[in-house]
Amino acid sequence: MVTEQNTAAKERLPLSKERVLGAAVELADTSGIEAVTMRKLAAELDVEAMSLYYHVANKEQLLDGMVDVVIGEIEDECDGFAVPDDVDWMTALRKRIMTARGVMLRHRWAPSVLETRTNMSPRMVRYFDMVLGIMVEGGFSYDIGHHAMHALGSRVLGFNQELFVPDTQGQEDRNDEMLTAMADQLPYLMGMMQEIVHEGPESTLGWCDDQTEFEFGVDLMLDGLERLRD
Amino acid sequence: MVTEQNTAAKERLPLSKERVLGAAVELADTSGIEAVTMRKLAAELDVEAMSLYYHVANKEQLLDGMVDVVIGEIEDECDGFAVPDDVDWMTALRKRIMTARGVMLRHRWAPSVLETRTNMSPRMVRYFDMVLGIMVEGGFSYDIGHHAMHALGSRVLGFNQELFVPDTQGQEDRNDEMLTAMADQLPYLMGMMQEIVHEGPESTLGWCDDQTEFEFGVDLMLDGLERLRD
DNA sequence: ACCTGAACACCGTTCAAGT
DNA sequence: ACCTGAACACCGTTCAAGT
Repeated sequence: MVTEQNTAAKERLPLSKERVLGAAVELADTSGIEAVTMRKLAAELDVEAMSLYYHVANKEQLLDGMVDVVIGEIEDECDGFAVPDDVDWMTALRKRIMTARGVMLRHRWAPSVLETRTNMSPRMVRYFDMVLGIMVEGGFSYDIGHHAMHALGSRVLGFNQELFVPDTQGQEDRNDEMLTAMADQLPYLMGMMQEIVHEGPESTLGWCDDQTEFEFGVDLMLDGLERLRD
Repeated sequence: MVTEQNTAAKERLPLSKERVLGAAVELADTSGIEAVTMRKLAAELDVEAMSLYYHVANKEQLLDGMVDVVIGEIEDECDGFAVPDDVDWMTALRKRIMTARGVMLRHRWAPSVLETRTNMSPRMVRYFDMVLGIMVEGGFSYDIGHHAMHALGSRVLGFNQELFVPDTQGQEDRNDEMLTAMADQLPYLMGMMQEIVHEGPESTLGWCDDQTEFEFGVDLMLDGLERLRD
C-alpha cells in the first residue's frame, strides 16, 4: 500500500481549487481575514501569487468559495439540508440555527465576508430553501415565511452582527475612559451598569454574554412568529 | 458686509477636519465608499493626499468621523437625544428608528462602515443612552432593556444588513439563471415565488420591498418586547 | 495543463522639507 | 500652523513566457 503519494509525501501535490480554498479558510481562521491576500495565501501553498489565478478567477471568487466551504460544514453537521418531519417547526429551525452558529464560531471571519457577497452559491440557496421549508411545513403561509426570513436576517445563519465589538483591549479601555468622562450625560447607561455589573472588575462591555444575547434575539423572533402562524 | 471670505470666495479657504469629513461624506454619497481613498478625497479638496493627515490621524479615524457626521444628522432630525415623556415607549422608539432609517437611506455606505467600527463616538453613545432611556422610562427593567438593545442590533440605527442584496443587474440575472436551473431542488423557494410574484416580470428578488420588510422586523421585535415588559 | 517573472496601477502612510 | 514631494511597503491583476 505504499502509493506514489506516500513516497512523494511533501513533494508538491498539485494545486486545485479545493486546496486553495482550504488553505484560505485555514489562513483566515488562524491569522484573520486581513491576512488572506493573494500573495500570502500563495506563500502558504509554496507557490507564486499568480498561480492562484489558474484556480480562482479573482479575489472575489476566492471569498465566494471560502464562504461556500463554511456553508458546506453547516450542511455536514446538519446531515444534509432536508426538511425534518418529526419535530415542530420551532425546534427544527432553532436547531439548524444553533448548528450554523457553532460553525460560524469556528470561522469568526465568515460573518463579515458573508455580508459582502453579492451572489449566493447553490449550496446556500438550498440552505435557505430548507429554512423556508421548515416554516411552510410548520404551517406558515409563503407570505409570512418570506417576511420571517428577512426579519431573521443573518440570524438564520447563526450570527448577529453586533455593533461595536471591540476586539482589542486598548479599545475597551478607551471606551471605558470615555464612558466615565461622560457619566453625567449618560444616565441610563450608567444606571444599567450599576445594576447589572456585579461579578467583579470586568470591562464595560464584558458582561454581555454572546450566546445569551444571541438566543434572546432568536427566541424573541421565533416566539413572535409563532403568534403569526396560520 | 463684504467680508474677506466673500471676496476670497473660491480661493483656498483652509482645510479643517469638518471640511475633510464633509467632503468625504459627499464623495461616498455620490461615488460610493470605495471611491473614498485618501488620494481621491484629497483631489476633491484640491489638495495633496498627505495634507489630509494634518487633520485626521489615518483612514480609520476618517471613517470614524464620517459615521459621526451621519449620527449628527440623526441627532438634528430628532431635535436632540432627549427622552420624550409625552408618548408611550413603543411609539417613541419606533419614531427614532424610522428617523434614523431615513438618514441611513441618504447615506447608503453608512451601514457597512458602521459595522466595521470598533469604538463609538460620544454622540453615538448618547444615542444608545436615549434608546435605553425610552425603554426604561417605558417600564422595562435594565436587564430586559439591555437584552433588547442587543436583539434590535443594527435596527435601532435604522438599517438591517440584508444578506445578498445584489447591486448589479448582471448579478440578479445570474441568480435568476441559477434558480431556474436548480428549480427541482428548491421546492419551497419555487412555491413561494409562484404564490407571491404576480405583479409582472420582476426579477427574483424584486418583490422584496425594503421598507415593508424593515418595518415587519422592527414590529416583530417591539411587539415581542412589549410582552416582556414589567 | 499548470505555473511563473516582470510589470502596472493603485493603495495607506512616513518623513524630511518647504512656506 | 499648514501643506507638499519623494519614497516605501503593500495590494490585486495582466500578460507573455516558461515547463
